Amino acid sequence: MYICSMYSSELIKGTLKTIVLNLLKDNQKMYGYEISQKVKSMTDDKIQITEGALYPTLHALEKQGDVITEKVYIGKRVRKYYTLTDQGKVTRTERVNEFSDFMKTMKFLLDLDIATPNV
Amino acid sequence: MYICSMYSSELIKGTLKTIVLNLLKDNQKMYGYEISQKVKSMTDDKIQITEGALYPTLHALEKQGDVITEKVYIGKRVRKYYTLTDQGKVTRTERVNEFSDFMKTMKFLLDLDIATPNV
DNA sequence: CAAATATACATTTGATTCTTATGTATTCCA
DNA sequence: TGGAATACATAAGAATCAAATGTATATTTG
Repeated sequence: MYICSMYSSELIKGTLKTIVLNLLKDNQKMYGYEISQKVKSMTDDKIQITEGALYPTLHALEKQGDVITEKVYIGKRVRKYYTLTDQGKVTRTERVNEFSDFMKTMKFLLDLDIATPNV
Repeated sequence: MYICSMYSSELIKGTLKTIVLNLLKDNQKMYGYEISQKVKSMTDDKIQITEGALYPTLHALEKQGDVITEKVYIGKRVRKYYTLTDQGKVTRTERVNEFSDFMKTMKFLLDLDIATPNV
């Protein structure tokens, strides 16, 4: 699987955990490959998560207690399902809010906003 | 100068060049310290660019031909002014458009958008 | 007027996060 | 039956940033 994003890779940096956490909130239980395909289809191939980025991210989320895993065998092939913990739900909200706020700041900084009237 | 951003540092990654290029477009000619202060004040201290990030970024922009520099002495103290080249203006537009598009994609991905009616 | 703070440049080290590449194995389909 | 898709994983290297450190001048304030 050879993957590359249409965006300068730098932009994606720092948003991967947020994306994963948010998908897990909406879909309750997902496995790695499913997450990568979901992001790809939802963004019209604009964001394509590499495996080298995704799996370490998932492992990190598990290590820090934001997700728990469950192995399921489909025939002889294993799938590792990820589910948000209560802590993960909190982290998700924090991350999404932070990103949302960051976008507002950047919009202003890059003149992408129409001036809002004061008072 | 001790600096830290209120955002997870990862989020800023990849946006620094865009921010600098855009400021130079609006202000024509700026020096490093001025840029860091401008970003700080424009974002209500939310984004504070560290020197260890800013100066290498400015040097990189110069190396790749997006800015030219000019040294000015204020008394005995030197200031290095940065100005966008024609190429830098193109780069700025590309970067800002790319970021703008990325924000739209992320907004959709993070459910920050109200569903738009089809047709 | 001395000390602290602000101005102004710069580099080095280390952390983090990603891409690229590689590895293993199963399943499906043409 | 052989390539593509599914499904996991890790290692090496690149890029970008924060933190720390260094040098020096100018201004402010007690």
